[in-house]
Amino acid sequence: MTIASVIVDIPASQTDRPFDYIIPPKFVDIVQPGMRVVVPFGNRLLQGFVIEVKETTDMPIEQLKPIHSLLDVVPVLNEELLQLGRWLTETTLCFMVSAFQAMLPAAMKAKYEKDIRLIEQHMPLVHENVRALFRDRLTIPWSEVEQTPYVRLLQKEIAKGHIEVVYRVEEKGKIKTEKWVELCANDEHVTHALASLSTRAMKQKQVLEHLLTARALPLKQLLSETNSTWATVQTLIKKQLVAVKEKEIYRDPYANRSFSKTKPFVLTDEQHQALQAIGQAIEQNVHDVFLMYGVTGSGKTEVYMQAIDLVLKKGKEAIVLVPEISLTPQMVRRFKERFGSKVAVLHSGLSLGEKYDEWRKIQRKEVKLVVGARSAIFAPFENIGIIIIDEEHETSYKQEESPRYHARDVAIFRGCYHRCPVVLGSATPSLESFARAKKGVYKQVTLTKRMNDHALPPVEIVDMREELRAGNRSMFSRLLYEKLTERLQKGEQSVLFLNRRGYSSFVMCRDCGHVIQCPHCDISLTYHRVQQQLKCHYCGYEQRMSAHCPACQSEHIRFFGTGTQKVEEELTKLLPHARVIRMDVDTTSRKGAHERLLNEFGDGKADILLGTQMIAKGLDFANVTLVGVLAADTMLHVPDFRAAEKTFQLLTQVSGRAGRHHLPGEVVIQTYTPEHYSIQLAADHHFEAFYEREMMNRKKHGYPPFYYLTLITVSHVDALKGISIAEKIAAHVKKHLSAEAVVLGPVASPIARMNDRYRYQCMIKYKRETNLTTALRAIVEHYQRDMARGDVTITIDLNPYMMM
DNA sequence: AGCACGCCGACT
DNA sequence: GTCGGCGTGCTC
Repeated sequence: MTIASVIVDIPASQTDRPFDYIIPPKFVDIVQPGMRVVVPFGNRLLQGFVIEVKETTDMPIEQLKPIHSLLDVVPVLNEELLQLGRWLTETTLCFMVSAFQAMLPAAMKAKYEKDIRLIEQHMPLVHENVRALFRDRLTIPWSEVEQTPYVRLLQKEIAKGHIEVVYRVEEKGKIKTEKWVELCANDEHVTHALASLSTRAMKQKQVLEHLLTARALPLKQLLSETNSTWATVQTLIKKQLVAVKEKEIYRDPYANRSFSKTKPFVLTDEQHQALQAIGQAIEQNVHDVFLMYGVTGSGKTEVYMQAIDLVLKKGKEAIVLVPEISLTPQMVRRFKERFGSKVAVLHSGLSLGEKYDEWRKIQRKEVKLVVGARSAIFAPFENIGIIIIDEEHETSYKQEESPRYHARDVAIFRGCYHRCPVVLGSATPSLESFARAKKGVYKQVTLTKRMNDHALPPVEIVDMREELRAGNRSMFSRLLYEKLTERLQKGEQSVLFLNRRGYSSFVMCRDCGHVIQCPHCDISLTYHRVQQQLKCHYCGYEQRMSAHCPACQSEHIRFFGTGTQKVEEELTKLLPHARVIRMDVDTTSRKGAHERLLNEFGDGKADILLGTQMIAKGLDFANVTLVGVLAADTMLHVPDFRAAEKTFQLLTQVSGRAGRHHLPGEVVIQTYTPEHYSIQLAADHHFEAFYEREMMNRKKHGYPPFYYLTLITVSHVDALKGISIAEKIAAHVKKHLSAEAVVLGPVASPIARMNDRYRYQCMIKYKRETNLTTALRAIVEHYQRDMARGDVTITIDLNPYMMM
């Protein structure tokens, strides 16, 4: 008897274990670990992952059910990915299904449907309303039934056995197909048929002649080229001369784009040395982590590409991760131009189906290289020669839902498995990585020179408090205004950066100081000018902007803060002739809008590019000579121990946008805290000084990289119950950890209420705790029931990046 | 996650 | 007496 161990698609701790199924004879020899199957579970059908095929089981064999059907012919998870899944489960405390699903495109996730079917011989027995509902059909989708008042009634009929419930398991995404027409008779036969065609059958003749030269054609193309219709083809099918076949096709978002091939550039000495170090690891098949620390504009991408070349020459594959936000068309183009059709691209801008298609290209070995955001780290390659993580310090590499993995950790797991190098590149490495490089855990390669040999742009810090004192109440300092005007005169371009996070426009009453808050979350609402609405960025709550203060009825109610819209307005007042392109969530939400706006800017159709986070990276325009940061310190005041690090990284990143080519650039940073070291040192382009300074802080306060952190967040509709559970959890954790571990809290979360739920958190600081995961698992299991009921949610984040 | 099973209150 | 509430346990 062959038996399959299956992980079923229910993310709950009770079902987070293998269930055994009999492999029916027709599937024996086909079923392999890593395949998706449909299995009966209780009285319904579920998707599951086969993790093992075996001959024995601990269960009484008669209690095993057979596998219902197969979803794959070839495993979707290979041996390595199955191992990686187990590792993810252990290191992030997630459920096994969640780990497996995270490694696959969303299109492959199961969709569960339920139909009810009237059993024909019981037709006369059922209630007349039910019969009316069915009318001339035998099955009805349950979704339709739910809309009727007959749910009760139908349930009774189901109980009586007059109606049965049929479960269906489907996939979210579909494989796209195209109809192709081909000749199915031999040429002689066709020629013969052609000759005997009626003289009136002109269309048939044309189609056949066309096919004799082309052999096979997409139906659409054939019809248009011969100006015939589907009827003609149908006649030919009846005559058994042609056949129509469904052919799988890919949805290609870059279909009507051509990329001219580029050749590798000549490397600088530094780049050459970096490539040599990495190349040696590639040649010798050894796993090493390289930290490529290179100033902005030092040509890290060129080194990546030449290293990838080495890997491809060995017949191996490569993964390149870039932060979602910098996965711009510019970046993609560079890779497409160098590697042509060998590249698959994976990013959030693609549709479900497009991502699925890119994934299948990888699985079928039709591409050798994938460039993508975080989840591309799970690309199902089997012979990886290098993994590159660009902008390694970016926090978007950490997934904020379960499985809460960090792509860097996954990369290192896969690098070990494939015995290949992992390259972490950044101009501002994370403290964690830089510390490891200093300790020699990672190998450091350094690029100190910019490719164009220009020095980094000079940075001027403007104290906005001074501006205020001098009577300038606008959000543009006199210096920035002056420099913007200058660029306009010279016909050069400027980039203005506004950090929207934590500085979105909130609404406050000038008389009583009342700030309009979300009724469900402890957070102020954000003003959206276009729709004249106030929105909550956490729960989606919306309300109309009111004309009076809800607290004191005053009419002096205004929005504060600086959204990009507001900046744009002020900018057009200040510089009426400047052509401005604004890039933020509002203007780039439509597909392709991002690229269109950038192209316009690149073509010189605007003088100023104004934007948020999304313009901080990857932009490379020759004519940009001024970068302005409107409010450098907005990030500094968030309750996060990485606030200074993030500020430093962002300022460095943004500054790097200026003077990338022949024209020299300069940077203006506006701030209310000019004395802060992260701003000062970013202006000096002094990463290492920042590193030393920040490490002292981290050491003093017991934060990474000196300590590990785990964050436990408890949320409950009832504040008292929430805190009480959080206290119990803290006590439990304390009891099971060593004396060296520090358990802080519980305290109210920085966002104390979200979606009408009160939130408390506990922070654990530790160096080495062998019992940690066991103790944490016990918590999840203990509260499983309450979590399932939705009373309480407990999230455990090992190595958190979001402290809220 | 669903769903069955089982035990108590309020209705035909 | 039965219908239906939701607490508890199980799903190979």
